[in-house]
Amino acid sequence: MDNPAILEQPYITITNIIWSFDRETNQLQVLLVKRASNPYADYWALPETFMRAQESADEAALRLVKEKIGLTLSNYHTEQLATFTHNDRAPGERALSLAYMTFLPEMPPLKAGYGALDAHWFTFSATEAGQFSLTYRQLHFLTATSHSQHSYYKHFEIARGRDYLAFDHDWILKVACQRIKNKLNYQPNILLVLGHDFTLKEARTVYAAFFGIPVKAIDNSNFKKTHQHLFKEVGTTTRRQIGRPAKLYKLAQIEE
Amino acid sequence: MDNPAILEQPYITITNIIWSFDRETNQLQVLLVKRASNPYADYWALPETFMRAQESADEAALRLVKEKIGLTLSNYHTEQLATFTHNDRAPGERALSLAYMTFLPEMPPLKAGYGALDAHWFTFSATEAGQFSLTYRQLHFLTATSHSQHSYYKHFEIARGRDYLAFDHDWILKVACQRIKNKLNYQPNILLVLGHDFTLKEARTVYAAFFGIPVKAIDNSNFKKTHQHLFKEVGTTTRRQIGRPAKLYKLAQIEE
DNA sequence: CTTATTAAAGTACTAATTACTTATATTAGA
DNA sequence: TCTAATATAAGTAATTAGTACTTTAATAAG
Repeated sequence: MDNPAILEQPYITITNIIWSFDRETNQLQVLLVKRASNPYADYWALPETFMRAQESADEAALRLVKEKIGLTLSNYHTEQLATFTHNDRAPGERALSLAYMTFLPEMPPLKAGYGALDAHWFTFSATEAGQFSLTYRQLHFLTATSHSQHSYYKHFEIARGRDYLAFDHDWILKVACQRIKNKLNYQPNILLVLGHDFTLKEARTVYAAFFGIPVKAIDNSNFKKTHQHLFKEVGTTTRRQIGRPAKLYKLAQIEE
Repeated sequence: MDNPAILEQPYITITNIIWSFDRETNQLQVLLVKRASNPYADYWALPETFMRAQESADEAALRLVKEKIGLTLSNYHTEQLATFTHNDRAPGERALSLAYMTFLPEMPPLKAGYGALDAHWFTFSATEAGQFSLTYRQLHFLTATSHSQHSYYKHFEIARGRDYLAFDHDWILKVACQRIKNKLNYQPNILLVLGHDFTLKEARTVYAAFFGIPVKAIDNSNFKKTHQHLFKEVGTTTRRQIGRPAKLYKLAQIEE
């Protein structure tokens, strides 16, 4: 094998797209951190870390999750997305990025962690054309002016196409979207953001988010017929709410 | 970002699964090299190289192709497969492997290249269960014994499950098979081994190889109906052969 | 007990897939 | 040149899967 002196050994970065689901708003969430240092200081970015000597990339990706949300979670699923290697993807340095995705079964509070000024869940929404946006709502309570006793939402919007995200992270997210959409009909691991089991409506909500259409646009009965082979009935929801209780399903995991 | 001293910077290896198609035997081919040095000296392996400072991984993968087959080819397609990072995948050292696949439109003669004692095209065949084997036929002409003026085939067979391939290359190949099979119904780039255009029968031959079934088991008429949206008619074959001439198709490339 | 609500279950229609048959374009040989 | 053999295109009927829509069932609230 050719073994040239490797003059500039690149940084090996693990980038993890951490997905979750907000059960109050029924919206998909992506974890972003505000970078503390250069390059791209103050930019929102996907969580990243350097790989350590004794760990595999998968372990490093999980370490990122633990760092941001603590060790309380036991139930998560991580899979590899792709590796990004273009030599101009980081300014002034050579950095490979091994990108992963983690699907969290809940939406825990966040810690900024090392190298980050801030960390937040951003609401993910896609358009029918395959574009997406990430929005972070910060609630502000005003004091005694015209908006007194009201609240308003301050929106930070990160749209693909503008370079609001650090590095090539908008591109990485686009690849992630495409991968998830492609797998929706044979291995919809994204549904793990719903936890161990889920109702068909919850599943349709996630699907609709990626197609950029309202949940209503996916018929429940037909969705069941076409996706039943992917799901396994595990009971009925015990949530006390108006209307007939929904059945619960889990993923009938397909081996890769 | 946390930046611990990276004590043991791992080797960054590019591994390329180079596919082609033998038009004489109508069989899929995979390029393997016999390793010259440790680890795994004398073992058959997928072609590998170290990434260089100024190139991206994609470029390194293409460099491997050029090294094995020369610069004569202009028409090839390379895509990323996955990255393999387990810390025990190479004995006594830490080596990441960024795995790629290249689909060559012909089956050119090979050069061993740096670090290799030998290089050969191995015939790929899969079973219905998803297993596969790689076989290399070396033609021997005997001299004046009982087999005089006859030839026989000496088979070197590399079966998955036995560790005949270096490193985790049998596993990498298994991942490759699965990926190709998954994409067969929406982005069958593997058909690029057939060149710019191909007949439906040739396409069915490639599909059949991955399903481990005979070509006859795939009905031409039905195959056309179900895959027509992936292909674009580009004319009729000019090859002089018995029977009605087949139409030629090319891939109607779907953007990823 | 009734109504509103939610989701499951069913139904009729349409599109896609499958198994099979027929038609067509070519070469080889009488 | 005519016929047989061959290879592939093209067509057909039956089945299966997918879609739009309707009905039934289970629950909470009043």
